[in-house]
Formats: sequence, C-alpha cells, structure tokens
Amino acid sequence: MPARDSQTCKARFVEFLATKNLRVTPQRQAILESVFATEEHFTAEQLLEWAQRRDRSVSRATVYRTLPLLTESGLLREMDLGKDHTYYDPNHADHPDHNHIICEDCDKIVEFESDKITKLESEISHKLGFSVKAQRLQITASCDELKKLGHCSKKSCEPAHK
Amino acid sequence: MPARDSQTCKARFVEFLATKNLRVTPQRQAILESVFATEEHFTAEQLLEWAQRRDRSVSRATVYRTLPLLTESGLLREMDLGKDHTYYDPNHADHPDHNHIICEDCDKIVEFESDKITKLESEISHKLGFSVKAQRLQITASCDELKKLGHCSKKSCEPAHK
DNA sequence: GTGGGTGCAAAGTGTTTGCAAGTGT
DNA sequence: ACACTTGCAAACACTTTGCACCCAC
Repeated sequence: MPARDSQTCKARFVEFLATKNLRVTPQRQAILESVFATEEHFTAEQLLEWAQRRDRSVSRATVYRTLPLLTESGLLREMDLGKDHTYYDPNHADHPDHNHIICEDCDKIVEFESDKITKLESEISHKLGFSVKAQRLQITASCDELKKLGHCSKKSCEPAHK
Repeated sequence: MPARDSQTCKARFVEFLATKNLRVTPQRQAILESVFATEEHFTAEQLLEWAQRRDRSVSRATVYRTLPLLTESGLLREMDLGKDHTYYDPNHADHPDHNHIICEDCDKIVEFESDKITKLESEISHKLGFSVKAQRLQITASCDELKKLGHCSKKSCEPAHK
C-alpha cells in the first residue's frame, strides 16, 4: 500500500477541528505529529510517550480526549486485538478498507487490501438489505516458514516481543 | 445457518473439561445450559443472570472464570462490538467462519457465511506466507429500507433498544 | 473576552484475583 | 484425601471526568 501524505492528514484534522469549532492547541499538534510519524499500530500509552517527547506538557487526559476526535475525523481507526487496551491504526485515512493478518506465532501484523473481498462484502450486504458503511476483517494466522523451518526469515515476522 | 445441537455442544465441553482434568460442577452446568439455550450474542452479565436462574449459587466470579474455558474449547467466541464490555457468540461451534453485519441504525446483528470470502482469505494469506487459523469479519452497515421509508419492516431490524 | 482546553488526581467500570471454605472424582 | 472450585470482596488496569486555571480565536 502506498504511504500516506502526513501533511494532508494534518490539514484534514485541522479542518475537522475548525468545523466543530474546536481549537488547534500545541498539545493537539504534538499528538497529531506523533500519530502520523508512524505507520504502526499503537496504544494510547505509546502515543502519550511520543507526544510528550515533542511537548512535555501533553497529559494522558489530553491524549485520551484527542483520540476520539481523531477517530471521528476518520484519520484513525480503533482496533481490538484481544489485548486489554485499544490499539489505533494510522493507516485508515488512506486505506479505509484494508485488512489485517495477525500472526499468532510472532504477533506481527500484516496489512493487505483486496478489491474482490470488498466487492463480495458489498454484494452480500446488499442482498441482505444493507449498505456497507465500514468493514473490518482480521485473520489470525500462523507463519508457514516458522512452522517448517523453526524460524522465520520474513522481515515482517520477528519473534513476539514480550 | 442450521441450528446447532446443544446436546453435542454440552458433550464437547464436558469432554474438554475431562481432558484438562477439570470438574463438572453444578455451577458450570448451569452456565453451560444457559449458553446453549440462546443463539443470540450475550455479555458476561447476561450470562450470570441466566445461569443464576438455573442455579442460585452461581457467582459472577465463576461466570468470568468459565467464559475463558468455553472460548478455549472453541464453543464460544469473543466479540468486540465497540461497547465497553465483551460479547460472546454461541454460534461459533457450528459455524466458525461466519461473519457479522451490524446495522448502525438499529444495532441488530445479522450473521452470514460466504465460501467465496473464506476462500479468498485463505488464498491471500497463503500468498503472504501464512496459514489461516481463524478469521473475523464485521461489516458495519445501514438498513436500506430504514433509509428509504423512514422505518424498517425487517423482522431482524428492530429499533435499537436503549 | 469567552468558550473551549488543559493537567491533575479522583472516580468509574468491566474483569480478575487472593483467600478460606467447599466438593467432584 | 487431594486437587480443583466456589463466593465474596478487594484489587486491577484502562479510560473517563470534575475542577480550577489557562489560552486560542
């Protein structure tokens, strides 16, 4: 998937804030910068740490208050990975229909898109009398190579950390 | 989707307990009966209420301790619907690959299966070097009829409760 | 100037757990 | 008898919120 344009994302968020009569504060900017400096999924706690590196004054409360704004504006998407905290996906803005393969061996997540699946979802939904608004597909899988060779050569398939 | 055989499910769970050297207690039986008396998705709190109707002695702690056993045995599946609590799907045993359409108008959930989607998932995963272990697809949709007529005639599409 | 925003710490809430007593096998 | 189980209540962990002060527009 092509990389996103972080400038565009930031502009979109500022616009979103304006629409709702909300303000562009230094804290929100620090959070915004942090969000679009990564393409990885992250937690609220991680985001707090990143944002504080840019602006010491960012508090946990502000992170938790900004996260819903980012999801509401469509720039971020909540992800439930079965852990005790919520993950956020910064790749949603450019690829709203992308799916996830989660390797149960190494916890790594691979993203992919499939027009065919998207189309089928739409067709089936239509038959059942619905219009698709959003979709989320998570595949839990195991790494073929790891199973066969006992290790995993994929760059995207490192041993699970922690 | 054809209805499940609750007798088989119960037998499977008893067997699962035996395998792990766990015991068949009255409380677990009450919970088990309750789980397979419904085809709807439910919460831990609902399950507690149902189980207590069969056996007053069932406590919240036992429900929370039994739920992981039921998921581990493959009879139940956790569902995240974006609410603050976890939902459980009792239809997983017979239809492990079924998907969900969640109507954002009325909160109703419709289940469906699609061999084509399942196959595509498998193919794509294989190409990326993974073997599918499980999958979950949730489609958020809106009810066509509701949008056009202002109300919803589908039996499965009642107004959202609460 | 004013309505929104912030940090802090306390509160909230679904879920988990330590403990002493009970019970299936 | 020996583990495994249970109910109760306290503990947890992530997230939310009340409040008094602050600041972007």
